Amino acid sequence: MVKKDISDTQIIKTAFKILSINGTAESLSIRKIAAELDISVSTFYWHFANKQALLQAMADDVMAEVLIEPSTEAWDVQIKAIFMAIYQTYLKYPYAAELMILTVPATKIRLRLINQLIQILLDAGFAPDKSSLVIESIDHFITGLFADIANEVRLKNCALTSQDNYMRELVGQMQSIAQENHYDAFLSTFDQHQHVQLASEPKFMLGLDIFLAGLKQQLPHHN
Amino acid sequence: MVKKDISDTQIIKTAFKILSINGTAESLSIRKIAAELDISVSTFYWHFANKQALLQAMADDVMAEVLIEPSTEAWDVQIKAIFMAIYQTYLKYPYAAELMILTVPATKIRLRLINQLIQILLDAGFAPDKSSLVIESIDHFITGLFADIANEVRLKNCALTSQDNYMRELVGQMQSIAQENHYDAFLSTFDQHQHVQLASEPKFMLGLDIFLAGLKQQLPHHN
DNA sequence: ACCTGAACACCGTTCAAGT
DNA sequence: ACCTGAACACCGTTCAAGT
Repeated sequence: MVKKDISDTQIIKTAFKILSINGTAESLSIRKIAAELDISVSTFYWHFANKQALLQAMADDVMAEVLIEPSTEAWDVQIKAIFMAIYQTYLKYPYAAELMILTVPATKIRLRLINQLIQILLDAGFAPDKSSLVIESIDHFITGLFADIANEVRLKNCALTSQDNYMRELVGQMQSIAQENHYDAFLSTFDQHQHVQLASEPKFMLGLDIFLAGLKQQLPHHN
Repeated sequence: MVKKDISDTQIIKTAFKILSINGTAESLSIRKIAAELDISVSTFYWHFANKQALLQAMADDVMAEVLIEPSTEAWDVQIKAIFMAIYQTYLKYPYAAELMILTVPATKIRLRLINQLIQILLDAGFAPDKSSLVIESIDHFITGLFADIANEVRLKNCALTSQDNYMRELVGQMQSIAQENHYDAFLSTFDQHQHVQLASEPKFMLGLDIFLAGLKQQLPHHN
């Protein structure tokens, strides 16, 4: 009927709001956004081509927050700093990793970041193909890590729906199966795995450090 | 009405069939399985508690195919061999990685595998907490890699629906944005990235080797 | 023990129609 | 240029009822 002056930004903002409430990206729906903004579902489609387009815009917004200062440090220090900045942003927005998995880096902001990372490795003397493979590898690692964390957070937080109760039972099952079969190596790490959940920073740092150490070692042989 | 003698195994088999046709896990629905088997949707729920339970069973079936022989080799050779076996299985079933992301390793088969990996690191002299973190890291890496590959395969294969056309456009956008902004480092790796797609084995091996090299280096300082 | 139909509460997307 | 209602073609899950 009347113009409601809904902007793209408003839709994105509402989407983030919904996402931050129940954590996981699958809980975000166009219909919920429409209800929250008190607009018709079809109005959404005037502002965005489809749901994917919205996710792209959201992913871009998240990555825009990653701050990177130019640096003259060694290549591995630079790489580490950038991924730590990405890590910090992912920590702030628990759904960020999921958003990256669901989207494609087809925006200026995200491509600049990738370009920057590859450039650092090129400057360090790595071959082009190797450089991009390495960046992809770290990206896979960090995305996988956060997908895992997001999953675990989902398991802990919501014991509400029957679905999530089922998932909680599964975690209980893990322990009892491990005990029955004497999977002692697994059990020795299980308890702590249950408690140090949110201290994921050492987890991330460790993996990143190991990878960079291995990479450093490879350099003299390949340029 | 009449008994149709539908077994759990039959449902799983049909689910795999549907999954292998259109690749991605989101295309799998209980309603499609029911239609294919010519049973009522509600019949499914007599055989499985819910969709998650089906996915758990499927994930377990996939991992059951990972063959691991006992070995007396060095720890890093053993670890590599196991992850290569996992890699081979994931290659065979393109939806396997997605299945692992969506499920929890709450079964005898999957827990045994994790236990085995941790045990190898414990025997090598790593501390329990570090051992499990390392295994998780590699797991994140491999899962992330395959999620990425699955995504790319999806982009290439299906140019059918409007959704996928939109995604294809995005890939085109990546290139033009990179060109406009002179993201040369990115561009230098883009072309080859487009062609050597399915040769992901070197990609995987490289990442794994780098990680293991870094890990090896850390050992003397930490036990 | 095994299967069904009908219903409930959701989705994303399209499109002719309104102002 | 911006918004709507109604429809289409999907989902997962439940439950009383059938054999």
